[in-house]
Amino acid sequence: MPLSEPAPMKTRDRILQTSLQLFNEHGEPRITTNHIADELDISPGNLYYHFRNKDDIIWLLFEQFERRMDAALQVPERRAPDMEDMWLYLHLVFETIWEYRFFYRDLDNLLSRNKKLRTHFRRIIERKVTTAAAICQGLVDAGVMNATAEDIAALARNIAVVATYWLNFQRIRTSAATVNQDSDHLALGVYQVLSQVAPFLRSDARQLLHHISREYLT
Amino acid sequence: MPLSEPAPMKTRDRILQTSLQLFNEHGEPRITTNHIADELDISPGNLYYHFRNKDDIIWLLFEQFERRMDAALQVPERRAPDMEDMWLYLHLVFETIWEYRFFYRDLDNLLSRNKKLRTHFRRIIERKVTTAAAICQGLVDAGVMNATAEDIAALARNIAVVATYWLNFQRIRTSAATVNQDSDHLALGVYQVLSQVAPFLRSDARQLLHHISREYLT
DNA sequence: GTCTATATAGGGATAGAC
DNA sequence: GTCTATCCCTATATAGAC
Repeated sequence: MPLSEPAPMKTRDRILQTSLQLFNEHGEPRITTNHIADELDISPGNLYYHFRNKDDIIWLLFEQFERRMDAALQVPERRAPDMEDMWLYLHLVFETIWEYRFFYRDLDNLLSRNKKLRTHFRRIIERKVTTAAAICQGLVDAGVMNATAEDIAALARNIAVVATYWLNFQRIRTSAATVNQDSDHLALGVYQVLSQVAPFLRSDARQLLHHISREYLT
Repeated sequence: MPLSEPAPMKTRDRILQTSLQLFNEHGEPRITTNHIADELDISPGNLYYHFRNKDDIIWLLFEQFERRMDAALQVPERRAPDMEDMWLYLHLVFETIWEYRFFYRDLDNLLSRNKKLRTHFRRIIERKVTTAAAICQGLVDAGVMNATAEDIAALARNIAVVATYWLNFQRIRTSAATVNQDSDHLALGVYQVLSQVAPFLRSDARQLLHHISREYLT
């Protein structure tokens, strides 16, 4: 294989890539297998040579997403994270959601017609909640945060809700055109999540967070 | 018309009622006009005598929902609400969402195929945000709450996100069977929203909120 | 107002040639 | 691996009789 040209992408991978792009842009329910084939200038028959059915494509995209999200939710273990760690960490989570945002747009539909998807997605949600709780507990142990166990439990659930649905929320509020300026929306989501944590922080940590927000927002 | 028997419901109203019930239970995309007609033991043709199309049914249900939600979002003007007011107020919002929950399950789908729906729903969301901000500002003015304008802005957005998506979130987490114990889920949603406000409250108001939560949860 | 019958359209998926 | 042709099914919606 000549090194001068990059190897052309295999059809199977092109189908996955294009499906993801179309799903994200228009929503999965409105993209048919024919649309995908059209966009790629291949025949529907060819598409079905590579994939059993539409759900098969969706499942493979989900596996990509799951690997990415599992990696993103990896907690840095060595030490209690500082505010900047938290910001970057959350931003990674939001980026992952953004890249596979079509799952979030039609969650109910997708999960109710595919049991395996449902089980796996639920695991991701639970992991969001427990990871958020673990980080908060770490901050408490490090003396940076002041919260009871009950506070942390409720806070972790709310963090997960906002992290999960922020992009949907913004999508409703802003016109479709505006939504496509990615980075702003992600940063604002990170800000929203961290502003839930802020009131529990010790004064100096809260100041630092305030400072970081100003830096990263616009 | 004899008073001894209640007037039988008009077919048109029965269609609306049954549609709402089926949409809520199974999700709007999976309920066809034929399903609705079947459930009512009428013919599809009859259904189309009463409604131009499926979107027409959905729009009329939305109008009901909008009236209910507009009423629920009415702020009690006379005085700064106490914690129990807040609890009951929020519970009313959650009850309204619960009764028309199918809209929330497939929001993206519904809003992107119907512009009028999109405009009106967006108005409701904006109203949620501004109402939440107004109430918080009222609490600050009354000396019950301690928060900057920036705090309130972020808090109001987060309140709206949790109020909007809490039921969806719980639906993913718990098995379908569990979800149908209405009241628990609503109360927990109210709790989640108010726990966002709690850390900004003066100590005595926070205690009161804590107390009320214990009373209403389970 | 209600029914039966049917038109229309589109999406998912397969068969078989190349 | 890829294409063409086609089948099947389901959903929306209408026509016309009663």
